[in-house]
Amino acid sequence: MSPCYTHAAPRRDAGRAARNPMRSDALAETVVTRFAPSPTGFLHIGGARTALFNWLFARSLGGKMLLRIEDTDRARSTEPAIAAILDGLKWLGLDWDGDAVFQFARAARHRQAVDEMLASGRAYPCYATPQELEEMRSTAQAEGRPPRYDGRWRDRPEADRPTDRQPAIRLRAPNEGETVVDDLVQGRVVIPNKDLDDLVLLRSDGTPTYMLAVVVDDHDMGVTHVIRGVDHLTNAARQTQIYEALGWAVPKMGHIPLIHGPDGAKLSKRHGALGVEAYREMGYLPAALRNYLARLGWSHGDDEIFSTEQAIEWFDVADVGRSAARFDEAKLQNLNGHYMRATPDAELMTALRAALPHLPGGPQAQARLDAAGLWPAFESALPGLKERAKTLVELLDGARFLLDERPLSLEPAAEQLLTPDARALLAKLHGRLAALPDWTADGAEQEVRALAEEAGVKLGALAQPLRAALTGRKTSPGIFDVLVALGREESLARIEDQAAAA
RNA sequence: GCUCCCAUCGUCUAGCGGUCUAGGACGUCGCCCUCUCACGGCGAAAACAGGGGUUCGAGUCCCCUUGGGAGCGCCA
Repeated sequence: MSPCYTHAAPRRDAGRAARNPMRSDALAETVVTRFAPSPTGFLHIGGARTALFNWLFARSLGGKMLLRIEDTDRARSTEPAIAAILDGLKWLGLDWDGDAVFQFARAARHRQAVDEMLASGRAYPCYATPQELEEMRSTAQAEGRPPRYDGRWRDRPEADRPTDRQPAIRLRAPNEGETVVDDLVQGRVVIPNKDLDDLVLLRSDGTPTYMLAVVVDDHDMGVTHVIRGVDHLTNAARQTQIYEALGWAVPKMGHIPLIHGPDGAKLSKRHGALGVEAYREMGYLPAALRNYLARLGWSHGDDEIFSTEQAIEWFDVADVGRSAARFDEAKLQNLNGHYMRATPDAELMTALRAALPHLPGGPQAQARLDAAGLWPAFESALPGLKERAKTLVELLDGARFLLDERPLSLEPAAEQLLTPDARALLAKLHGRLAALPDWTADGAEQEVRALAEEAGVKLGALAQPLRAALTGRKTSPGIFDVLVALGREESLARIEDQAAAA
């Protein structure tokens, strides 16, 4: 361990040191990270980013990322939550090495570690009742002291131990000095030991606490790097004490900043603390979300859009910033738009089919597409559609003209386009288009332009009414592409629906 | 209350003592392109929280203030 760093410098050194070696020499023990969500809800967007960073870090160093489900809170852990988390990770494209470890199943091992500490005197039984603890807290609060356990059973002789109840087991934490966390992201963080009390390792019912379980599991799983949210920073100090009591090496730790809502406040359900599945439902592409999340708090110079491969190549925890970032959906949308446009049609089509069951109105759209055999039409319209959509939801919305059946209901704005003059023009256009030998965008364009010229109107004066007739809206992909996607018969029929009777 | 962390345009950020009259991206506002909407192109407005130091020189280092955040459970 380096003795004393300045604040800023060590982060980079730590990152560098961790970065290169592995490919070459022995210094390079394989990096093992882990993502350890507690299954009390869906995969939160912040958790997803934590998973991403762990994943990028491990992959960038040729290491492994493990998955551990922290299900020791039996009351709040649920099967659906576990499923949602695994599903969320898979959707985001984050895979893990080996099988997921379930923490609760390891309770016996956790107890065994406590026995060791009991035997070495690094832990002791505490018989304080919940009421006593509550009193301790309230009097401490009243006297303006931090609410902490006062250590009343720390040095009590065995003879004093009551026999009518089971004790909790507490760590005999050092009273003096300080505990140092050499954090990969936060730098050197020093916590005075007097502010850390004797935490509970084993509850009086014999079940292990989170603090204990995390240490034992990380150790047993061979975790070399713990990357998690800063909300665990104080825990890092407490856990360090447990590692020391157990005589184990402390893994490297990196505490990444939290994500805040758009208003700068803590992320909550009201503003953006959504599960990743919500982003799937909003029509975001996993690759875009990955890119966005990676860019939130981490940077590689001015690079904004990069592939996952590049992120893996570039990622370094040392480059993760220390301040919290706000979640900006407008930027995510823009980024997603980039990905939509950049995704080859066939691939986008696959992505859409996969997402359809999750999109609002998706199942119905799917049914209609299947029933009416409209998939080819959809594919034909896709290039024009994806250009205009920031999300798959918008893509689907843009394709509504394909799904809708005659007679079309017109939006008010479209209705306004269809003036008597316009309808008369449409009637003429109908005749011309009907006479077209081949139904192509170029052929249609020629006819439309020619008619506009003959009528002495600008192209828009004809194209817009045509759009209204064809799509029921005033905006759509290029109108000649729409004509092609709809096909001759349907197009002509829709035009006739709106044309002035001859 | 106590402990710890953070602080560059509205937002995400570049910046690791001189190249900063502070760069990029999103968003916003103009203009161009144009059959609409997008895309794209060009351009504009927009930031080093405040105050003290250190230094020949500070956005960059130190301290204080202010403002945010996190943690302080027999929850995880």
